[in-house]
Amino acid sequence: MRPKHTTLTPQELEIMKLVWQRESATVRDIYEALLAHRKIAYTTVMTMMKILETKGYLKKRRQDRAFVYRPAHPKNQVIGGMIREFIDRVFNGSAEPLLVHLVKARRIREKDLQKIARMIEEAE
Amino acid sequence: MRPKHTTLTPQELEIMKLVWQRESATVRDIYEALLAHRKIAYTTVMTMMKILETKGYLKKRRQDRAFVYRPAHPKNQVIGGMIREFIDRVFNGSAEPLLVHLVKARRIREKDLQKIARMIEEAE
DNA sequence: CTTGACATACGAATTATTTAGTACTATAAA
DNA sequence: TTTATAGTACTAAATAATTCGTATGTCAAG
Repeated sequence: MRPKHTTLTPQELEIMKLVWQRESATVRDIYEALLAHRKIAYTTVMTMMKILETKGYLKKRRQDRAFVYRPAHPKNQVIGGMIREFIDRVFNGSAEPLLVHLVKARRIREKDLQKIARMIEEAE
Repeated sequence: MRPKHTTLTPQELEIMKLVWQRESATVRDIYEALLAHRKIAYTTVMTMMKILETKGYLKKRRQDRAFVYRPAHPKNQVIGGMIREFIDRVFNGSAEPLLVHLVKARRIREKDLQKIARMIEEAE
């Protein structure tokens, strides 16, 4: 069976976004980036990154004294999993209602929709 | 300021879906519906529905001995809030990347995209 | 009237998530 | 060599989410 597909919690995601941006990062890098937005302790970040490692989202390598972390999976893949989980949970697995919602609520304009439709056409 | 926009937790959502389906429901109604899928205690359902009431998602009225619950807000509105929260959290607020993802991952086919594009055109 | 069925109220245990403190180690500067 | 610094390991507290037990009340059947 599949590894139970744990999806990223909000704080985990926040950190993963920063690591993906950087391609690789130390605890200190992420700590400083987070600190720019809110009060947080260094060890908190360390704990989270350790959790992300045990969950299989990050890989670490020691470099000098500190660990350097890298994403274990590409962003697209992980985000894709989160979208799938959301659609399962909220729409019982079908994506159309989500799309309809996006458009009706003007979160996406008709123009963009067609732009993407064209994009797909051309890609095929 | 706005009421802090608490979004529905997974279990809360599961219950709300059932209430929306029914338009109104007792704890027993929901308990039985949930029980069909998994083991759960009557009082667990009661607690959850009480929470949903204090959070403002359900309204209750006593009818005979039991409470009858009704949705306090239409499904579309609440689901809309969840979508917004998801897009904020995962895509920093912009919906386009989500759409692109849906299409690239074939969660939505080009045909449906255009169907919806037409739908919008006609509606305007 | 007593009892069983069914409801709510209240309290609390369990698990998941988030946060951070303290102890210890190694390097580099003084 | 002593000491300050920057790192990890380990532990645990705080909060949020989920679950359910026990006490209690009310109604209806016997």
